[in-house]
Amino acid sequence: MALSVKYDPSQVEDKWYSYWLKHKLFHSEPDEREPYTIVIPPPNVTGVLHMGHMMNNTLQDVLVRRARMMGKNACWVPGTDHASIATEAKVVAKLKAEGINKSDITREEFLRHAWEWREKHGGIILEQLKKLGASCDWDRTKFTMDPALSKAVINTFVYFYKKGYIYRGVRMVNWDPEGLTAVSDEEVIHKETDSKFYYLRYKIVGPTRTPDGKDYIIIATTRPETIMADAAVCIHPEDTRYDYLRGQKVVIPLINKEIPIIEDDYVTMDFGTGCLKVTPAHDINDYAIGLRHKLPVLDIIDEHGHLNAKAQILIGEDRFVARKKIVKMLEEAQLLEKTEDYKSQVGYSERTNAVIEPRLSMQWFLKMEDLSKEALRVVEDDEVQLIPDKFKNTYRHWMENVHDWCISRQLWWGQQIPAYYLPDGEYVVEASKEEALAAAQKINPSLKAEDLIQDEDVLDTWFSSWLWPISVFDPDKPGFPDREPNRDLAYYYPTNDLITAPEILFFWVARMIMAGDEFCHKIPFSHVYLTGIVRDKQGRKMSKQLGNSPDPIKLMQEYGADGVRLGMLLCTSAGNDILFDESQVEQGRNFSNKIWNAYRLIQGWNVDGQLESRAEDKIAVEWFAAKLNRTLESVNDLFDKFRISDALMLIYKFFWDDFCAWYLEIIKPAFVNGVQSSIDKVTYDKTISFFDSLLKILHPFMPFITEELWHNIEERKEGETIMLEQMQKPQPYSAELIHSFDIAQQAVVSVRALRQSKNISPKEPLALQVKAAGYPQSITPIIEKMANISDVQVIDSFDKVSAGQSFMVETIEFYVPLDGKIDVGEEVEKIKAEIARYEGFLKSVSAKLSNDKFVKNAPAQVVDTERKKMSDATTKIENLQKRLEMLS
RNA sequence: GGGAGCUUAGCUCAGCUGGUUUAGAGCAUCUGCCUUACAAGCAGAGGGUCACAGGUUCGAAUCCUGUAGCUCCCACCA
Repeated sequence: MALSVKYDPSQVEDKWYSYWLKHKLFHSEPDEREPYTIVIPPPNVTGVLHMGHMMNNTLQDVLVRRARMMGKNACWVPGTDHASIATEAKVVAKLKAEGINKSDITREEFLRHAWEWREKHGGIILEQLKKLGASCDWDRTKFTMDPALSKAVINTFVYFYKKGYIYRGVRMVNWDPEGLTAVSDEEVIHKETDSKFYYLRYKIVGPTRTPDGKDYIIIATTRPETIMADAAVCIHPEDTRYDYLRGQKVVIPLINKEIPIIEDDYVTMDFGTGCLKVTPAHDINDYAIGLRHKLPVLDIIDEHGHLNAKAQILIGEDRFVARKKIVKMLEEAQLLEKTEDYKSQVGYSERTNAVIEPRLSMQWFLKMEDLSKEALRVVEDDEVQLIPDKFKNTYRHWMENVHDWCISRQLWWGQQIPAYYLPDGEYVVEASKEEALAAAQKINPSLKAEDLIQDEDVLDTWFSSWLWPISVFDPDKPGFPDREPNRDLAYYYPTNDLITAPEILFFWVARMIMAGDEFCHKIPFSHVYLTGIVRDKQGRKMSKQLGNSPDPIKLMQEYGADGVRLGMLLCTSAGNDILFDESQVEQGRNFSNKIWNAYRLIQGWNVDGQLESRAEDKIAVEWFAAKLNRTLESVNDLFDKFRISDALMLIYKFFWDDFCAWYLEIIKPAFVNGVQSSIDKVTYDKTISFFDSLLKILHPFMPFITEELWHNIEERKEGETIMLEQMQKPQPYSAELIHSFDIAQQAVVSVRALRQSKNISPKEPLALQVKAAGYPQSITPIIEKMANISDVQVIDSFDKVSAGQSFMVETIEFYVPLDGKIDVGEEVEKIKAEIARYEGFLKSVSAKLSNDKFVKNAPAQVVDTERKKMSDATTKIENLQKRLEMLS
């Protein structure tokens, strides 16, 4: 069968993916082997594959495929996250486009639409992962809102409630007026925003006047639209400038409401005017001051961010419109002293980008204090290893300053909080309505089911994702620390490695550790590999708005999934951002093609069983075997350190340079008089076995092309796959052998460079002389073949020759006679320059060695190396000088 | 404002507890080649005061201090 000149991924990829699926090769069941488990960071069910997913999932697939080939029972559990805010927003938008308002339909109707939407669009991202070659156990696909997983969430809530960790309280929360929900501190992004500082006049009640005789004080604010909710004006207790104000009252501009002057050292004296308006309902700090001073709380902004009736003026206006209008009103009333430009940090909602409004509302919280202690310890003690470990600092900082977790969200899409209100406002928390009724009846026996009203809110999405490594295996476990784990959980948990993004280290990773510790008494994974953010060439984050993210599916169509995987991996070091550029993917495609053509070369050979191996073939085989073992060893080491891209680069060079450029070029049968000669069977079989080893090493990175070629090199039975082949274990090898081959390579490169500089065709055979001292004679056939040398003469000393060129490899001297092809003057200059270079080097080395302190203080080994350097350099200089004499 | 990290070739990055020739790789560049596997290729070459300034040391890209620039995280200065 003739193979095409270029590798065509489209002919191969779908074929093998369906083959893997058909034979259930990704599926795992507990058995006697050691498990290797990864749970996918569940992408949003609404999501579409982007470059970040590509990166993240390629890494996971590499680890899983490699574990499988290392003899482990590998299981990669896929699934999606219900992503309450993001999904609800999409469904709301879709309904709106159909003319339906969320507020006009019931919760049940809305959820029906949402589920319908999920059925239709929910699987897209998982289907896209298949194109990438992801070897997930699709039979285990989970969704965070699967009934069983939702049950786990409810049980967890009930468990922590009964443990006393969950409480309900009025809190100042970050309110998203567009999403109409509270969001956690972590979902608020502070951005420097241009705003204005307004200096307002608050009239003093009574006869008191300022030292310069004015009847008003000046207060600076960025939010003039909230003055109607002011409860006091605050000065610092030690601020003598305002002594006259103590115990006085001032009047809120426009609405003429009297409020007291209070004193609190929260106020910074040298900021603004030193007078702070206190608005407990609309500022987190003011709320705290209000609590200290028992100030009334007046909430004048509604859930949409509009002023309500309590504001008295500008009722119904949006907060930003109101700001503009009130400034105008203040100006007209001559109550605006001045305006300054000001840059301040404003909080924005991560999901909707709306300006966050601090708002008092009733929310559910989970106490974090106790949970976070153990989660911090396991990371400190490296029971969970963060890769790279620089994230330990950030992690510690967060865990030491952890706030209680606001777990309620004012949405419908998600797990509804299992709190049931009694008519009198009391509530019970139970896993089901039946249990809730029973509990309620203990309080009031006359209650009926219809008297109970369930809390409207749902739980934060992370409140389900933090159970993920447990609930995908045993959804009955969360909430029941003492219950026996089921078979899957007992076998697969704890998982091994988690691959995720640093930005969700706290949202997700820390909390999974907490849940794992609480319910399984074991931490859920031992390594957390944190990937960087995929950015474009200019370093900008890839985003839909910028349109700078390539479509991964198109990329895979153009360059092949293997090519894209390689392109991503080549530039990935843990924790560093990835500057993505299509040229990297091109490199990946080119490499696929190289592998393809290497195979084309081998499979085109005629094998002759009678033929003896040539000398160079034998050396090449021995050398490559040694190099293979060394590579296997290094690759193992790099994987242990999670240096995936280094491992890949090593393999890349091993294949391209060592295998193709050297090994294959050496053993390649000659082409004589238009006829391809044959290869001996021993060398051929060895070559096939090397190629087989290479395919296996490459398979975790490039699953498709390696499967294709693995089926080409031998007839395979239906269901057989390279995926389940065992990775070779490195054997001891001769470093000496590799070293002498290295000398041959350097000699060859020198001769080739000489040809290039002297314009001598590679086809023209040359002679080569080498001095016996230090020359490993076994490499002669390699040099002859690869440098096109007619005859390597090993001699004791060079004759005086008229013209030729010499070079050294280490301290071994080589000489190429080049009668009439060389300019003696030029050669002399060259040698002189080289002598000068070595002399400079010698000088620096001898400076070191003549320094007593160095000889005394440096370790003996280092001194020895320096001595060796000196003697080598001296030898080289001597050799060069002799050459010089011969030439003159 | 606090904390962490980064700055090495045109680009992306290695360089682990200071000593392995006068700093490496891949890509890109340049030169010569369409040589019966591959021009998505082959052969060869060039390219760096290791951000800057001090210090410690026999010895610094590597350790310390400061400066500049960049990035990220945290934070309520109205």
